[in-house]
Amino acid sequence: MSAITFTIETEHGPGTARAGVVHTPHGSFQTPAFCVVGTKGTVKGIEPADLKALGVEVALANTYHLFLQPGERVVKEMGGLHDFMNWQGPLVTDSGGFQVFSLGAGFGKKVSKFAMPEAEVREDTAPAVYDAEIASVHGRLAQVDDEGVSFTSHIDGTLHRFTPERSVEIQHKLGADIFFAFDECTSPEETRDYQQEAMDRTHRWAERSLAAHRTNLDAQTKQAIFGIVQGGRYPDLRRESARIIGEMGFDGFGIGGSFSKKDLGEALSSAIAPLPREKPRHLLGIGEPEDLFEGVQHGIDMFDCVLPTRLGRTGTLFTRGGKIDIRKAEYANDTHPFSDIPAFEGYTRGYLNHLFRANEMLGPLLASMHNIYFIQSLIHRIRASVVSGTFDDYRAEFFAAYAR
RNA sequence: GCGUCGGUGGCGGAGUGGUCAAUCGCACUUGACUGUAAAUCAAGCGCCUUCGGGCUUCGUUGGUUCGAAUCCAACCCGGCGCA
Repeated sequence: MSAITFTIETEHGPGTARAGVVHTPHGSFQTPAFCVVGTKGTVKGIEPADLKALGVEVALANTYHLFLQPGERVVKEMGGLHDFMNWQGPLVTDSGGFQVFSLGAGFGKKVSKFAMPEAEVREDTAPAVYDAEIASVHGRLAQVDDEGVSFTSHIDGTLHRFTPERSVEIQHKLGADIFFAFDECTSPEETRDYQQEAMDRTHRWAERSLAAHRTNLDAQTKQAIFGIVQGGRYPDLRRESARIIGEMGFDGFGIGGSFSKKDLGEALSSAIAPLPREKPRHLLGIGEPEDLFEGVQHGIDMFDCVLPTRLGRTGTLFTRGGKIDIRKAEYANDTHPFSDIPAFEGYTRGYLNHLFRANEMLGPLLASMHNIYFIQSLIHRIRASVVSGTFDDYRAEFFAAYAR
């Protein structure tokens, strides 16, 4: 029924750390897994072969970005996203829901009353609900209504519209092994009333996404669909969201939203408890080392995060002692190797410092690779500790050295 | 030697009587980055500060003026042209 299978290898009880394997049409990956992010069909600066060498098993790309450029039709004609980006391993696509948040939706209560009747909701070319005046006043590119989201392209300003059905259609064309239902990601700043409203909307969108997926039998044999749990920082809403999404028959689940650090643990336990144990859980967009431990502890199976590449590209390296900014003057004459990657043995911190200061492209690339390797090694060790029952010990050992 | 143009904060380079401690870029310092509008962005960058402000700066010295980086004179230094 599902295009993927999830095998749990180790699990000590509900809502606790577990280890397993996800099998997809493009190979399998071990869980807990860290998906490296390649938003536009490329992990910025890194070749797929290098990703493999760094320990990457699964990558995540973005529907919103690929829809805008080059367009899902091009990707499909080029053989689907795997062939297009020359990555033959497991692939995940995010639905574009997060862009609704990051491009500035959430102020759209005002526009929800302008919601279009379903019959009039057209494809991306019919952004009928979009109110450019409101958007420009708020400096925002996207507006939510009950049917979907209207937005202007950040690339060329053209107007588009996503609905759950449209997002699924695009993701079918992209062809990732796992894709997410279209959701609304809210800001933790929003009121409880709005969190509830957005959550209810996300649930309706989840039903519609699932229904749209069920109409495409071919896609169902090749792609799995994950539903997304929302609810902001309110444990009762999280539980309700997880219960409702959990009963819908998705192949797995994403836990979405943007929460403050201190809410993470509670949000996770509320969101995970009601979910069916046998299906994988993906914590969306999370990736600091402390968050990986926190997620795994509560039973998260998958993560994705831009942090290794973004931080690497901008000069911050993960190290056993914590993060360091390699551009700082103090590293200019540092003869220590900057990375544990065996193939990088001859590269010193001083050299990397120079590459960044001189604005040489090799700097961001080496740093990105290092950070990917660091996080992949970390998640592999975490997994090993779960399997051997020494998770708590490993966590303590890690943070004895790592400064948060 | 004569003529001419020019000497501004680490560098480049604005500014040609008050709104100038002096636009801007670079360099430098610090900070941020969690489903990537990010190889990006923000702040600082003469000295002191009880953060109100105070003090010393625009080659040097002297002058004009209520007031000068801006006008005048001499000198020092540099480019170019002519000898």
